[in-house]
Amino acid sequence: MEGGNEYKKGLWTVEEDRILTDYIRVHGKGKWNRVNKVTGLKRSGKSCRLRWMNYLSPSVKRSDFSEEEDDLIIRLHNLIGNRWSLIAGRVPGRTDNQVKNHWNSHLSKKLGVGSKRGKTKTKTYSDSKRAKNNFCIPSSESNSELQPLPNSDSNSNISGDHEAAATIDGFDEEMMNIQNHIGSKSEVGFCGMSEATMMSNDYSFWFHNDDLNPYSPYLSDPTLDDYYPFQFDNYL
DNA sequence: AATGTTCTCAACCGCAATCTT
DNA sequence: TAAGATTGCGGTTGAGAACAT
Repeated sequence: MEGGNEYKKGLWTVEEDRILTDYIRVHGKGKWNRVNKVTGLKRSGKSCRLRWMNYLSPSVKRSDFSEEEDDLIIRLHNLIGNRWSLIAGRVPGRTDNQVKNHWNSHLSKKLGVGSKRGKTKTKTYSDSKRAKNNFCIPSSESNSELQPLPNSDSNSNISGDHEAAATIDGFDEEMMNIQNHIGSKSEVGFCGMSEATMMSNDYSFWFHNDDLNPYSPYLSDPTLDDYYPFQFDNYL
């Protein structure tokens, strides 16, 4: 039970981060609502989970987004829209929140998609703000927990070679080609997925990196590539 | 230098799905 | 099976740094 005003809100301090990190080191992830009971931390379980998942976890990449990442996000967004968690699952080391923020503050403008919150201004964000205010900066930039997408997986046709992938400019045309190609499969929807599957939470189709996929173990379950290896990842 | 504006990002909120008892 | 607890998601907000005047 998470009562109303017994929990602190707002930015996390270095000390709070340390407490949460220590807790997870001992007890592991999950059971977020136990954190405040065990540690006395005045944060809700929800807040603890968010802090860990989006910031403290060593698998979270803190560096600026690369051109390749931008490209990947744009393609995925074209495919599936604002499914930030799904998109993040395809961008190693990035969280749904990061992807969402990056899209809203950079990519949507880059693509000329209207933003409801003002005009473009290029700025590289640093941790200076947090440092200045004694809020936490991750102790490590390490991504040691990260594993690359299994591009070399023989079952997968994911192309790590972006040269082989579609260009952004040609995306629409190529999407038409895909849809024309699979259109003859009248019983299936986009990318060979049934409407039911697309609208369901069976996300196993979308992931390869099991570390980033809380829903399904790709090693044992079929992936999208197993069904339509050429129709999806060639365009990522 | 002071003040106002813009922008980015972390964090919150509400809701739905899933899990546990 | 039902009800409560927990988790996860996408939309949104607000603090404060960066920039403009």
